[in-house]
Amino acid sequence: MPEGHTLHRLAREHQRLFGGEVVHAASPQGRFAAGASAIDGTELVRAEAYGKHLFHHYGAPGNPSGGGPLLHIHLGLYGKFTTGAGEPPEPRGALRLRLAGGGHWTDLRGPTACELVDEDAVAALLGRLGPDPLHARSDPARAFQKLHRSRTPVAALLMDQSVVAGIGNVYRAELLFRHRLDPMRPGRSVPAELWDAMWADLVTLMRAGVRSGRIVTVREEDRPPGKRRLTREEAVYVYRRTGLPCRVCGTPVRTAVLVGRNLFWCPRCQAPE
DNA sequence: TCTGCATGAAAAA
DNA sequence: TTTTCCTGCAGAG
Repeated sequence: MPEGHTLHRLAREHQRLFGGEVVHAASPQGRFAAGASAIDGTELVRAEAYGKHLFHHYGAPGNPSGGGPLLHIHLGLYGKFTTGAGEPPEPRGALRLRLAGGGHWTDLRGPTACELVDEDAVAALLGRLGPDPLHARSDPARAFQKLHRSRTPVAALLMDQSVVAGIGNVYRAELLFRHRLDPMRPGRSVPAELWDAMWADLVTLMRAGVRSGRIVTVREEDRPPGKRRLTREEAVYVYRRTGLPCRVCGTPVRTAVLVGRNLFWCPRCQAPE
């Protein structure tokens, strides 16, 4: 679930449900007990996301300038928020953090990071991130500078959060397919015009992901006719479709491990030049 | 019921 | 390059 669109969607949801509310915070599991205790009784001033990182700015009740605890969350591979209205269910299992306020609650389980940080740590963290397609002021040229200087395969560079922040394994594979790009092509061989087109495409795809809460990359013309709700498999071109026919040319989709992650591509549509 | 895998990334080696 | 974190789910049995 968690690529950049998921975190931006969560930031919006948390802002909408808890922004301006005094929250009750607890860590039933105990692993974030001190942090939850610091947050408990403060007001959520702002929730925001950068790449795959989520931040909550808290402050004293009624003080819109914040200055209170700063919460940093990274979901990693398994992390998940479950949200609801009214009375929250009895805490079960490993519940890292429960927030409640304004008639809503949200539970966080299995995150890689759930910690209180200071402004310096946030600045350092953000300094390591490349431009985020979901931020309006992000500069794709910054990412291109990195691509342009590297012999590393473009498929590896796209997963590097210091090149582009927020891309994960699904968007990576799908973006390469949509631009008919050989995953092993060196970053430096990607022309500027192609990168501009890929960036624009990413912005569109990820914004749609924020709205819908899922990743859909298959164009209308490549979808099964007369079908409304796409299954997960039908929503993508190549991701996890190993051995299945390419939606465009019918060639079986291939898979290989690249920098520790499964990569999926069509050997014909994305053939080396 | 059991097993392996997964949309991530840091740390260890 | 491998291990670790530590959860949920699909598919096998």
